[in-house]
Amino acid sequence: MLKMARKSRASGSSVENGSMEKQADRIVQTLKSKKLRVTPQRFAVYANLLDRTDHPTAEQILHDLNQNAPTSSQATVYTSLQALRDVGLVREVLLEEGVCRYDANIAPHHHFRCKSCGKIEDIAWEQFQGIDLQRLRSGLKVEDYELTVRGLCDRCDRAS
Amino acid sequence: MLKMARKSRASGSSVENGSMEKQADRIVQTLKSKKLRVTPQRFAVYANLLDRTDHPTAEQILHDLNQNAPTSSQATVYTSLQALRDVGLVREVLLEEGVCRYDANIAPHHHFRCKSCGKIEDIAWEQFQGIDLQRLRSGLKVEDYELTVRGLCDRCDRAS
DNA sequence: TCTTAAATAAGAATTATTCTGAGTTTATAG
DNA sequence: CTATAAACTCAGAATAATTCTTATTTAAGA
Repeated sequence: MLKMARKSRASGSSVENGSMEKQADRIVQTLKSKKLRVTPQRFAVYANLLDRTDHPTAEQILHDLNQNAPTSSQATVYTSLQALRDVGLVREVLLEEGVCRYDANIAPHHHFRCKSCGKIEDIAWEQFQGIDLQRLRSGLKVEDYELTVRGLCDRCDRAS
Repeated sequence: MLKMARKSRASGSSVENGSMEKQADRIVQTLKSKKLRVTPQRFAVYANLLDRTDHPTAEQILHDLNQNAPTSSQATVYTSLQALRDVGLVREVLLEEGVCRYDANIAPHHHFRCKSCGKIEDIAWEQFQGIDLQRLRSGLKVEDYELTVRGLCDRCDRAS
């Protein structure tokens, strides 16, 4: 139905089609390196996630992709996200009840969530060097950890 | 339908009914101090949560309460948990997709979750003194924060 | 180009949670 | 006490997020 996503994505931004092509190739290579078949839908989901920093839900990604023309089904967005998660290209972020958000930034980092507007913001890993996991009680084998900070973002803090 | 929960809970453990009574009174006082009406169902939900450290889901609590005789409906467990959360007596713990777990330990602490068996364990707050929230970028007003640690618990680590 | 394992789509199914509306219980004032 | 209103409970319907099912399509290697 769809031609390769890398072709169908060429429009949109008016400048830098050259670098967009390069970015598309990078994505293709990344997917292949993880032994994932490069399908238009999977490509689109990953490209969309790489393109934003707002930790969208599956539903938001779906809506975004189908904005102009239908390109992907609900089920496919979910399975694409699962596949990308399984190979470690995206990670799930659990900050609210009920929904699962996704993040293509897999470098270790922490999260801040505004209690008022719900906005999520990354916090650089280096800001919390003090954490010393050696002090964990013996027996637990730590694989990763993450700090969740809640409060008010600047905008909501000013408004209140 | 039920007589006051503090009465109907008296059986069960064979020892220390005296101290159970005291515990029940404490719960009643706690609820009253938060201006919550002390109903058998609400009492039971809170008592159940205080009695365990495994961060159950709403469904698990419901099942537990209705084990012998039906004492509470699904909807009521949910609204009880909401009420308790709203006054700060329990907190939600979000460590997995899809479900919301509850914790009556409201003292600040962190969480460990075993990636293999899903077991959740508390981590004492003092174990991570190093965290310095002053270093957060200005503008964000921090209200609380929590560390989520993932890995293997001793049991699963040994098994693997 | 052929082949085929892997991926997609549409809709049904499942799961967790919330809502609705009617009937109960409880605190409190009279 | 008794009346009253507000708060609470319940069963079942409704909603929302996600997964499953099955037939069809497709990417990519031989």
